Amino acid sequence: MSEGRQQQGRWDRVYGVVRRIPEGKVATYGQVAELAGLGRNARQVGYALHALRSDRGVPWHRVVNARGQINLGPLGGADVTQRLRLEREGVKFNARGRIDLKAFRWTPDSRGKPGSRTPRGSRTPP
DNA sequence: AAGTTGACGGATG
DNA sequence: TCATCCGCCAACT
Repeated sequence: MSEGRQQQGRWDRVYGVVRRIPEGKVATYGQVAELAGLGRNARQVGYALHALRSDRGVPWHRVVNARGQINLGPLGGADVTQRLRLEREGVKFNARGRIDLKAFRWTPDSRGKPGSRTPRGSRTPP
């Protein structure tokens, strides 16, 4: 398998990563972008999810911004749907509507261990 | 074909 | 904590 590019768009890769997010966990756009191989282009991730327009089996509701907050506009009530789904999966929201990423941030490394998370500021060395 | 946009991240003020 | 600016890159018009 050499060429893995689907003409559907590179976003399909994003969907694949989002699909890996387990229940009760959330991932940030930047995280998904990195896992999808988009680098730090988190914008494309958000745009990709928006392009979904429907679930398509992709738990887009498990993707939140780096602040652990939902960014969707109140229109359409998509943001409410997202929060409802997350709460249903066990994700707790702060009084301000924020998620404690410290406890709910998903790590593909199966690091579901509280207290141990990747320290921020450490970029990928060349 | 070219320009604009955008479910963002991160740094700075 | 919040507000504002810049940057990245593909999709969209």
